[in-house]
Amino acid sequence: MDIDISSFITDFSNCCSKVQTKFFKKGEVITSYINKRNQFCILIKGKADLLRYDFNGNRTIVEHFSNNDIFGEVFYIISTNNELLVEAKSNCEVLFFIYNDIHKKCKINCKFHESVAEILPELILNKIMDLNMRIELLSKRTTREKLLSYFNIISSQKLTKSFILPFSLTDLADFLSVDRSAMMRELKLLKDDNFIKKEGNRITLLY
Amino acid sequence: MDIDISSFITDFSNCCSKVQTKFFKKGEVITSYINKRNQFCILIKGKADLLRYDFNGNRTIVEHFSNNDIFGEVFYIISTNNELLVEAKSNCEVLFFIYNDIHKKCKINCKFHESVAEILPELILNKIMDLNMRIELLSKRTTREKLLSYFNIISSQKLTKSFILPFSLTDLADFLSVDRSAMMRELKLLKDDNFIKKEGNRITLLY
DNA sequence: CATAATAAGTTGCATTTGCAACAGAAAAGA
DNA sequence: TCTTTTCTGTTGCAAATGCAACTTATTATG
Repeated sequence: MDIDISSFITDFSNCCSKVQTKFFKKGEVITSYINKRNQFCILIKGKADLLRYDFNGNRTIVEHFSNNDIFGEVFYIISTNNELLVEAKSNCEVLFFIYNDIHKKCKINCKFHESVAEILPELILNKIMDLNMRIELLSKRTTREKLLSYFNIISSQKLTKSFILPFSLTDLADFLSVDRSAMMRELKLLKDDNFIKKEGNRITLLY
Repeated sequence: MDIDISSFITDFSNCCSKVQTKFFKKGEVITSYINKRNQFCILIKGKADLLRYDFNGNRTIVEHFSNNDIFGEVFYIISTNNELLVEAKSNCEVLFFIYNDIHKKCKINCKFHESVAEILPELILNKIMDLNMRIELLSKRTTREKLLSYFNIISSQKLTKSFILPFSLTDLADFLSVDRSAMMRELKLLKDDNFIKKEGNRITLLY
């Protein structure tokens, strides 16, 4: 994605009134999915995670967001009884608006409709690709396969076989939906079997 | 989704030339994801599955499509080395077009741009909701949780606690990414623990 | 800088899951 | 209808995974 939204998104308070930008500090909750509000968010700057906690206390990192990623309640059916919340992993700048409004061009030709609404289709397509990648990972049968698939994705994104994980190992386990200690054990086995080299959070693929 | 696309989609060969409708018989391959062709499909009628076979011979039902569901290569990054293919589970009618073209309104005011292009945002939003539901299922840690989550979803969709599974049990296992015999065992345990009643492929929730 | 908090790394043990191999039931096809 | 194929249901055993508990690094924070 080559678009830098932040360069042309500054303040929409003069045009579409329901569009607003907010800032969050690391650790703060950006939004939680409770009611059906058709809320639509764009992460302009920073890193954030969509988290789910189940009754057993297990945390799942449902999605991991960075620049230009979109999220919000509008993407979720009522369904789930588990709490979903988006938490800032670093300082974040987030654009909020209501999805319903987006397609109706406002009378005044505002910046919002000129810029953001134009690129929405591309942002949405990217989101679908992310979700499909996520499904591919989660549908792998073993921890080993999940790890190797994930490493392959990172490797092909960064165009190198050696990279620092964008997650802590604790978070990676929650992202792959596996027990952390079991994952650590499997990482060691992958090292022993010469599939990977591992120095702290740097992984090098040996194949 | 209340829209019945089939009622106004018949033949686009007179307008946008690259838009076409095709028919498939049960068991036929509708498309396979190999090259990056920006192919975009709408399932007008029938049931179809997106399947992945890994090198161990495991089959995964990545997505399960019915009326108005969308799919195609445009939603996938190059990435995966596994073969992905969409197979008709019943006789199907499918609309094919290239996603790039969709936003450029053609000069002649064709039926395609009048109808399909208009409802695309809604179809896409539905797809994202489906994918999120899928991720929620797959990220459940145990077979029991996967089964119960799945049953809850079906139950709330059909507005009844008693329903016939839209999958064979074999397919359900491939959809939840678990071993079939292990799933059968867990189903029996759920029965023994009085969580469900099970008569063949009819499930009744007892809670 | 000292201290607290979080993350990495490890291990034994219990539980869950996958695998393989069946038999019987149901569905599809000739 | 008969035959073949697919699906359901079951089980023993091996392997993978989760859980709990702990130690050692590393990173925040006053």
